[in-house]
Amino acid sequence: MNLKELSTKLGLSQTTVSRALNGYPEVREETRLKVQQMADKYNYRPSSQARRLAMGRTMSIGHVLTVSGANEMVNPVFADFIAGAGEVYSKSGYDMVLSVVNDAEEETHYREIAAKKSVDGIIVHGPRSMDPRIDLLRSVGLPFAVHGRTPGSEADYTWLDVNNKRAFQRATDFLIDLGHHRIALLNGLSSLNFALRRRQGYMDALTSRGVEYDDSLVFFEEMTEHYGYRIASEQLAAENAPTAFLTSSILVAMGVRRAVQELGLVVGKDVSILTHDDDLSYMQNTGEVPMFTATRSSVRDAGRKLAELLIYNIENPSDVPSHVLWEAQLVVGASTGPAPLRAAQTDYA
Amino acid sequence: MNLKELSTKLGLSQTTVSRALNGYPEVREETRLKVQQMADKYNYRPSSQARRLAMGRTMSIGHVLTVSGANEMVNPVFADFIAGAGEVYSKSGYDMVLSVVNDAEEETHYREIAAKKSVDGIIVHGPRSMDPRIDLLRSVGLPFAVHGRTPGSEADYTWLDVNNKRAFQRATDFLIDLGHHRIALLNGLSSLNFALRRRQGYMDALTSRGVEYDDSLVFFEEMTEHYGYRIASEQLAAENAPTAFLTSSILVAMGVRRAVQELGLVVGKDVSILTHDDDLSYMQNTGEVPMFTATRSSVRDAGRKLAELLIYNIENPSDVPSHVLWEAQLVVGASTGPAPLRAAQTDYA
DNA sequence: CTGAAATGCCAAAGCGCTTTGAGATTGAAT
DNA sequence: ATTCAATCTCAAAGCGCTTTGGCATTTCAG
Repeated sequence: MNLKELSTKLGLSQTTVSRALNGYPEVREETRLKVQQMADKYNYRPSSQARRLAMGRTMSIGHVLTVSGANEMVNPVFADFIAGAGEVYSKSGYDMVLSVVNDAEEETHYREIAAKKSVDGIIVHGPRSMDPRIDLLRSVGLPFAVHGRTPGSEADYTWLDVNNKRAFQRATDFLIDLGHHRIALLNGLSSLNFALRRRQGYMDALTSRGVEYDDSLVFFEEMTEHYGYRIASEQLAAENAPTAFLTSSILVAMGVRRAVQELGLVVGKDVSILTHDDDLSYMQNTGEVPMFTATRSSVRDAGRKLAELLIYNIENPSDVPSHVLWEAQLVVGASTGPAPLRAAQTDYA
Repeated sequence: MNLKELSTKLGLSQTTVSRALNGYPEVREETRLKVQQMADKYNYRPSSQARRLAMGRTMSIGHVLTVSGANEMVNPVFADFIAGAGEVYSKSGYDMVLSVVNDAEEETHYREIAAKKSVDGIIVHGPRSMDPRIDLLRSVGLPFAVHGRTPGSEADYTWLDVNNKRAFQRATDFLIDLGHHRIALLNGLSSLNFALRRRQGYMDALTSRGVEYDDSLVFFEEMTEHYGYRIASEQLAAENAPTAFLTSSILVAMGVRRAVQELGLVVGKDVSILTHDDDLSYMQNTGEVPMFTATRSSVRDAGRKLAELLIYNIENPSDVPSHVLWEAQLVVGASTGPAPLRAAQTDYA
């Protein structure tokens, strides 16, 4: 059933039927009702393709899932973000179009999207320091919103970010308060801007508390379980081992915990773990006492909020961009405790 | 730049330019080259909306991410599946359009998609026993492919599944061989068809080996880390505790491990864990000795393969549906070992 | 009762592409 | 020179919708 058929069936013009269905005021309520009924009866839906072409808007928003590196990692955080954003799109009548590209082809792909104009806006994930995508999108005039941010032109585009620096500073402070001085930082890839901010927070805390910064305790890798396990195993076997681990994702923290437990040590006693927690639905770190002490910020909520911001930008193109900075909660769980004496002695020898 | 502008710039008709660009034989090679160059120069891309309307094909494929239950879980497996499928779509020129709906609205949403005809095909995730979506899609004639399968009209549609029954039968057998008799099964939600097949495999193994089936050892829940932890904690504290846990996902297995270790027991010695492993990129269960003994089958590969099958179906509508059944690998890792005597004694007392 | 404003509806243009059916040109065969 | 097929190109129709501009008809103030 298309518009033409529907309107002849009603004995009305396409114009009137279209207007009735789309809630325009030029049509009598009585007529609108009749149209609506007939439309329901035949389960009529306007073809989205035709609609898009006619309106010049696609009513869809692009997300690009970048699979990174040789082993083509796909970040589980992405799923929860998407879920949040998708919820909002459904409510607002937008479609989400997702493309998967290898990181090598990422820039080309963005250029392609921009040229095809097949979406009304786009969400940029995982901004790097000096991210070419941002300039690219701005130059072609495609609305976009960034999950995270990257220094430079921050003020000119819409973004939502967690205050990563502050979160990791507080986390580090918390560990120092407990007497930890050798704190390993298991960060995400250094190409990602948030990883740099997190390290900055970590360093700031160390500095302001007079704790020595040791470069050999800081790692930047893809945030897998295995990464946590491997580094923790190595570090705990080394001389002058760290007494605490600060990790960038709950998966990494799980890996650390595995290593700790495998060595017969007790988490929260012999070794403390503090992690950032994206509040992923399948890895809830909750309960009366959460398993990990964590800086928590829901990536699902971030998806929702950022989707709203982008839609707002699309529908109000002349408005100024918004900037949202969320503070992470510091949640105390079972994975942290006072630094064992052994370590304190070693440090103050 | 649109087709009209490009063709006047070239002094050719739109027809010729379109044909040149789309590789039709009616245009001289020399002309085609000129057209191609001009198109490149102005970075021309045909508008996908116009193209879709004209061709009657959307060149896009729908996926529906169903968030389930009150806490709106989103399965991490989804991300890897999507990544696999998306790769294929990119190569084949299709877009993926993803919608996120609550499970209560799922059926309505499928109906909506079918009516709007905004995709050329759709992938059905997580089929239930007696899934209404399948009949719905068939009745409206929208091509689809199912990840998993559901009994009944299996033969009539394209699906790709892991031989879940066989995998869990082998897994159970493996544990029985090691002397385990009290094996807890931490399954996924019973509404999902694969969970039933897995239980069947588990039961078949028990039966054929003369091991008593104990209903109180079988659980059906959303496959979270916390689920594994909670059940394992309870079970290990109970009298006549299981000596082995068979879990439906690596996340659940991690939860079980946490519980085991928290009780001061050793995984692979005091308690064995065997899990299904979807080979998720951020939770690799690999290495010389993988951390878990597992039935492994890559969900990423499944995404790739199923996308190919669906595209084939779309482009060859008269062909018969394909059915692909993959066997899971049984990979021996560090999480299994002979049943401890304690248990054997208890059982054979 | 009249003129203006508001209301309710319509025909037709246009969104940017693909595709049909036909015309023009070329080259080879008669 | 004439015919025919093959090759290249084009104008125009159509995909299914929204939207513009206008035409009747009704309503209402003066």
